[in-house]
Amino acid sequence: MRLSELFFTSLRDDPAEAEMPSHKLLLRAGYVRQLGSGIYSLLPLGFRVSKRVEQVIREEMNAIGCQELEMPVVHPAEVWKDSGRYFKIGPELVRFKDRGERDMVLAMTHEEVIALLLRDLVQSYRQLPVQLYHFQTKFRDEPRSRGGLIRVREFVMKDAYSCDRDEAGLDESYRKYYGAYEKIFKRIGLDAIAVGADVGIMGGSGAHEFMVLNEFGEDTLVLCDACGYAENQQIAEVAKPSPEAEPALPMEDVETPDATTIDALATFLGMPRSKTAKAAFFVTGDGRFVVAIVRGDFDVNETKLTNAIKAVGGLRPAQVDEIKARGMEAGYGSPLGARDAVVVVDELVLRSPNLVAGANRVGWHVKNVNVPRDYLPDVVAEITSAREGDACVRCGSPVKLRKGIEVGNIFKLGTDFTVAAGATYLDDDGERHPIVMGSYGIGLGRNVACVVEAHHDEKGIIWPDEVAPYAAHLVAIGAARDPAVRETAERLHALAGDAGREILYDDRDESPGVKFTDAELLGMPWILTVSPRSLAAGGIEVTRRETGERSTRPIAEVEAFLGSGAFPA
RNA sequence: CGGGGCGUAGCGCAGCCUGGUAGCGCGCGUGCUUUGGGAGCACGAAGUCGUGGGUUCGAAUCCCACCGCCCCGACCA
Repeated sequence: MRLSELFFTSLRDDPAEAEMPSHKLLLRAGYVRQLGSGIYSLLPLGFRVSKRVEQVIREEMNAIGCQELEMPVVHPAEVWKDSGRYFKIGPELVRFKDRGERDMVLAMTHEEVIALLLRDLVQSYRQLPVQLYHFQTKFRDEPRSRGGLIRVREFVMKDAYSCDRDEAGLDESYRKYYGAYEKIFKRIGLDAIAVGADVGIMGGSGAHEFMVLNEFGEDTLVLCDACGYAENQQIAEVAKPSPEAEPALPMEDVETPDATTIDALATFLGMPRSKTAKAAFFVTGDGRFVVAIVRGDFDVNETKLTNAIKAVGGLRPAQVDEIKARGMEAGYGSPLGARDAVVVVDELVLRSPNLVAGANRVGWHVKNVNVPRDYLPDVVAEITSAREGDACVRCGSPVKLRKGIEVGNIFKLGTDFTVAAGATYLDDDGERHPIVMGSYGIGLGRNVACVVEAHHDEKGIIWPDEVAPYAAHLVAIGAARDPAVRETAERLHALAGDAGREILYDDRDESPGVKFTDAELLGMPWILTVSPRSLAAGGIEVTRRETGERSTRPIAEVEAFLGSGAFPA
């Protein structure tokens, strides 16, 4: 591909809207262009990278016996109504009517369609297990897109579905995908770690998220270097401290002006935060009011809280007037005197004597509150988030917290979708059973961005060989005044094309500085420089982008490389 | 949706406070020179100042409304 003909332009300055290195570089190097919030075009270079990532995924899916198909982007809403998701999912599911006033949706994933296909096509246990996948555009009207390609609204995802006779079969399938994912991420140059994850609203019996560590990550991971424990903070558990036993003292009001936060309260009273109780107020999707109590030195974990009370439709923070209406006071809140509220208390609070809690009066707290002596919890559960340095539940070593980006997930779905769709099979004993499903997703664009996050320097992108849009970037210097340079460059370019290994060829009439700078920005793994100087030195200057190692190789060697793809050691 | 910021040429920005004929750098076009690290000179093209309304003799500038984008929080590949 001649750079003079490539539909691309490089930018000298960082676009103002970009924060993450991958976003800046993909924009500057002409790989992507933004159309709207969370909506991007992949330009020819970006499209080639995406296709290469796709091909790696395809190969590894095929290798575990997964069959590629393609399912529609637009679904009749009935499909989603029948599974119940039409009603469970909020505005991120785009709904519209077609010309016949029929309700339609833009697909976010394809569990429903798979279940319907299974219903129609699978009758017997002999047809199971089966693995299916496709690459398809998803649209999710996210509340907020961010980070360039990291969180977008429209994106191509590889989603795969395992279909098994029973849980044991699902476990077996799940292991295959787990292994395939490890290979995929390794091949495209990502250090992904699998962490245990929340199973979310669809239920299911287990899930892992494959995460790459990144400071811009949206998830927090709880990691233990000592034993390898790795979980999403949403579900991670730690060994909580054991409070010293104290006799329960009588409650006592204490005036605490302006102590609306735990920090202010602890400072004002001159006691550790661990001697206080924190109240957080939520409303569930179906309208229940929830007050969650944790010790002041911990934070409420909304995922755990959601699961503890099986909150339908999730949780949202409560409004001040909603809190007041239940007899409580924001900033000075506690279940003391609360009404019409589901009281959820962290188990550690139950073990911690004589805590300071809100008096539900502005400017006042109550000392020596003991549960359940002073108020009765509706639910006692473990509802706090793991903290940096807390003791690993498995080995007791201090855990660390890291930010991560989810590059893929695997999920034991179970039978919810197949039961809803009536997708059953007849077993060898003549019994009818629902098919057991798993789902396995990888977002293409996000992975491309994560590869850039992991492989770049101050000059630009450094593509791993496996996903580079072109294997090499051929730079001709001084071609205008030295016919030998032009001829050599043209010949190498043509030769690569003939061998089916197209390379990027900078044939532009630009200064050497511009060409080198662009070559480094665009990030092909090999940079081949042809110039009067290199020819005089006996050939082509070959630079490995990743290391900057540079050597002059005989032309024949470069020709061999363009044919085979690998330089002799 | 709450909070913060921003919308002026392809990109980065100034101008706005204190209204008076829209500017800078890069990029782009043409010509000449230059050619191993973002070249020089000359000439040139390019902007509904996000949109609509209002105030005013006059609005990029002041006021109102709306739209869009980015960042921080509630969601997920």
